[in-house]
Amino acid sequence: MKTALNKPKCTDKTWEGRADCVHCAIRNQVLFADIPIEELDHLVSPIKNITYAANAVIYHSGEKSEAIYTIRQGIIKLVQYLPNGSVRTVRLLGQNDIVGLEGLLAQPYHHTAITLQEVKLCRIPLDVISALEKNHPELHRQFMLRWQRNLEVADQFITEFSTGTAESRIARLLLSLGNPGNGYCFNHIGRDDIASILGITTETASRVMADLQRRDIISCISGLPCNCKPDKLRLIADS
Amino acid sequence: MKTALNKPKCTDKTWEGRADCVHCAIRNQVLFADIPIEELDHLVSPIKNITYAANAVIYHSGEKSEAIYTIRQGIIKLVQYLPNGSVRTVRLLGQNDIVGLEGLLAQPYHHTAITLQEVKLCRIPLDVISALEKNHPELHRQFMLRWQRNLEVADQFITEFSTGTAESRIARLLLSLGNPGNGYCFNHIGRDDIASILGITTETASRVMADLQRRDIISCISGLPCNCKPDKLRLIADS
DNA sequence: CGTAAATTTGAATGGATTCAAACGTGGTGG
DNA sequence: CCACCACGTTTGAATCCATTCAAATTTACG
Repeated sequence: MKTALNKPKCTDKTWEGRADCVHCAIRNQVLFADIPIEELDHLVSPIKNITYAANAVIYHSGEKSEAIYTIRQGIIKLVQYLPNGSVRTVRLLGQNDIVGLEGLLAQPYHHTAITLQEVKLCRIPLDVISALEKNHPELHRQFMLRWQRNLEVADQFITEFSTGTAESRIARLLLSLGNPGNGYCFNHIGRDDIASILGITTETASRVMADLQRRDIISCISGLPCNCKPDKLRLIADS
Repeated sequence: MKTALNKPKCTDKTWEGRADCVHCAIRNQVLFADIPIEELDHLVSPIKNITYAANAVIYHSGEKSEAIYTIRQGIIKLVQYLPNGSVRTVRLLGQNDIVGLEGLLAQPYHHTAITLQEVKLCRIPLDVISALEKNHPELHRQFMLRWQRNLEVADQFITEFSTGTAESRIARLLLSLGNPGNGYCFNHIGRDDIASILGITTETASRVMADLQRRDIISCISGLPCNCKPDKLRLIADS
């Protein structure tokens, strides 16, 4: 749950983490605009680079919004609580995604944002946005792109993660979590996380995962990313 | 499936349908800005007011986007087709909602948009938007509001329409379709529409609906809106 | 090393699906 | 005006799948 604050920012060319900022909405606009570097640095200085541990809460549902967050590394889940007390994960967001967009409309946060793994993100206070967008209306296009991206993830949750048998849903989730550049291997994910993403019970999630391992379709060694056979998963996903 | 084109536009003060435009993103911006009325009329003239019959297709998934649509009356469903051939409804949108927002980002439509009932809407070509947004960056805020609204509906589909028993889901759907100002009465909806919204089969949708009528929780007479007991539906929804 | 947490497994139950058939209703043509 | 067809809806029975509740097992961590 503990968090660490880092000094380096995206305007600092010597910062090694800067490569991750290539797709950042703010930086793209900022660097492409003709703002004097001093002013820029001044504007961006309230932006904090933060590292969260796994299972850390970034903000709570209903809380007054004071910042938006761009994810530099790791995966964040947005969860909502139902009237009957159960929780449902409505979105998984990763690198270059923005969480807390509703803050741009001065609305309280609609979800509770929780990290799945260790997560590095940039916290951008809403006043920084207001200041920037005055002189840079092009920034809006970036926000629309991220909003659209959020919508697409939501659609994925409906069509892929809430439709079909538990086995199909899990196969689709694992493929979606997997790294295409590395045989679709994916990081360990808790059984109750799987359950709240797919709208099934923890026991069912466990049964299916255990079964996939027995059938040698996935293989997980503690601590390491899980390997899988993507073609077999694809077959199960589309059945 | 046939459609009718109407001449009247939101800049025409004598048009009786104009009252519906009070919340229109375009008109709000337009009327609050200091554009000469001639220029305004010229800009808005490509906007067509269209009436679609029930079950009419407004656009297809994958199609190049050329317009966005604001709904003046009626309900539209956005559906996606899964690899295995089945369809899933991912959104229901109604009055003052915008469909086809992805067009603003020059992306092809991501869904097929189909009317549930007779629908009246305004078709706004994308060039009209480009022309307007040049001088009126405030328009972006309106788009963000509609984007956010789309997201909230998507979240509703995940938490309310894809979670719990078939009976709970149907109760939540009927309450959501109902008119709060009129005892939550709702218009007739096909059993397979219910099925594709809730991710259940047509037979299950029919069974539950028939059962609710037998238990006198809803009562539907052909052609007329259905009456219901909202408190009993609420009880079922939250169980 | 020992305890708490996460995962796995079992058996019984309940709910949704599948496939099939029957029913009702609106519309068309004889 | 009636017969008939098409389509949406309803119902039944068997099967399948996920849930529930309980217990055993493994893993993580102080």
